[in-house]
Amino acid sequence: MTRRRVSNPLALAVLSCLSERPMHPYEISTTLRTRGKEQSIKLNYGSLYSVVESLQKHGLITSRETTREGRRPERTIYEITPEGVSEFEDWLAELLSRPVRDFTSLEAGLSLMGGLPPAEVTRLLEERTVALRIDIGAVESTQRVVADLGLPEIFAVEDQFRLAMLTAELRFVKDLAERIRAEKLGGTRLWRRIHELRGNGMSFEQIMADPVRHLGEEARAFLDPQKEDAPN
Amino acid sequence: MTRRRVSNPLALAVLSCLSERPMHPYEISTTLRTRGKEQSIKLNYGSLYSVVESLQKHGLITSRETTREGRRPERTIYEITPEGVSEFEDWLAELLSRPVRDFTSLEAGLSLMGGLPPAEVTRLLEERTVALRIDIGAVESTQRVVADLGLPEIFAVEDQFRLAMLTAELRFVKDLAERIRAEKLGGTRLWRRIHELRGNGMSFEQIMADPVRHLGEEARAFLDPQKEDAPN
DNA sequence: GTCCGAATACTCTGTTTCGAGTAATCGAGA
DNA sequence: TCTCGATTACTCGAAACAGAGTATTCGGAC
Repeated sequence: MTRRRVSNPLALAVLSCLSERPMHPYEISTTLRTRGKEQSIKLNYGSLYSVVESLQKHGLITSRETTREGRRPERTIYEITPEGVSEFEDWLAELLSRPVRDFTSLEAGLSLMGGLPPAEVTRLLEERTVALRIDIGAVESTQRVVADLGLPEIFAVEDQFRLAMLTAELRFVKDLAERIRAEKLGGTRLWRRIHELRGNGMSFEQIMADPVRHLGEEARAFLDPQKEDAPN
Repeated sequence: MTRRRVSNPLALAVLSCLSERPMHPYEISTTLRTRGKEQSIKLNYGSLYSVVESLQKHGLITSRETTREGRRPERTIYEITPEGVSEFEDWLAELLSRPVRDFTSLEAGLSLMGGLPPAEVTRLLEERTVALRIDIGAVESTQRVVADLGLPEIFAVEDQFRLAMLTAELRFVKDLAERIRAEKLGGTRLWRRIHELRGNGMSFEQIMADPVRHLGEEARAFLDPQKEDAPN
């Protein structure tokens, strides 16, 4: 059992919409879209309909009526139940108050970056800073649009958050690229040397069989405890 | 077709391990675990075995031999293919150089926070700051351990990144809680008023039927363009 | 009037993912 | 020597997800 009966965040968005008024699924999707929530919560049709069904199965929403206009497909209108309301509030409270491990793609990349040579990693990170500046510019301009229209800030807090995160990421990435380039990041020399040797046809296993010989004194950290220790 | 034949980041981690030397799946899992990569890349057995199978199906790895010791289950040892190597390098390069939209849970929460009254949101966010400080302390102490053991920094860049992100999040959350509390966040009064009215039994629809009347002049933004506009 | 593209409102099917379950072996302590 | 919990090494079925596909209708241009 995964803590929540329905765990997809899209379900929370559905509950949020239905706590305003009853709607049919497609209307939920357009509502979320026009409010820009699909920027913050992944929305696709397949998931939407199965999430709605699952919410119904668990008694968090109920179908109120099924109408059809002309020969259009049927629209089933759903409304939230009292249990749905408390699930919504409880879930939202948890999301806001409890940090959880989100696996971001950059973190995955950084944790394996040893697989590429340092010179290439700096180049790639610098490429990233360019893209990040563009993304930041885009978020800033939507912020400006919101301000100009006189819309209250609360409707765009998630963008303010995104902006804060993107800015922090840019700062980190820029700094990291510089540290690698200047060999100020501990272990960079080792890292470069390993890739040079592999480029000359030596295998990782051969290098690690006698690291100090192939990589120099710096590599002594590799054999201290009991031979094998954290390469990548 | 989803860009990559196998899209789970765990597959990248598998390729990373196998580009050092051939291993069997369980060994991959323990390797990733002892190196602390499961902090950055979600690892569970079910996914591991299906990802390995899928990598094999696409020719990125091949099974080299199947051994069995005593009556233990068989162990199939896999090795990476040349196509696997280039997929690994290409994928890693993409991860490092191209920002992608990761949907974080806090962003989802913030985008729907209008569903709870402002006073509660500030309380929850302040609760979060406490938890964040603890998380930050934990990462800092692992960083210190790495430094004390004399291990090169590269083996823990992902933690440095995590630290940067957590710190930025803390700053943002702390500031946001203060802004709401001080009503410096545009729209806070409106937001509180809506929850007061709903607490007195008025429905969201009734409020929105004549927002200016129920909420005051500030609510004029709600009806300007064509009646309906971004509530939550 | 009609043609075409956009919008409406889903449905369907093949993957992926999850995580509990299983079954054997090893090692430390009683 | 026996036992019991940890470790090794996976397997399996149910649930969730993705996103292409379908069928209808609407509105504007020509």
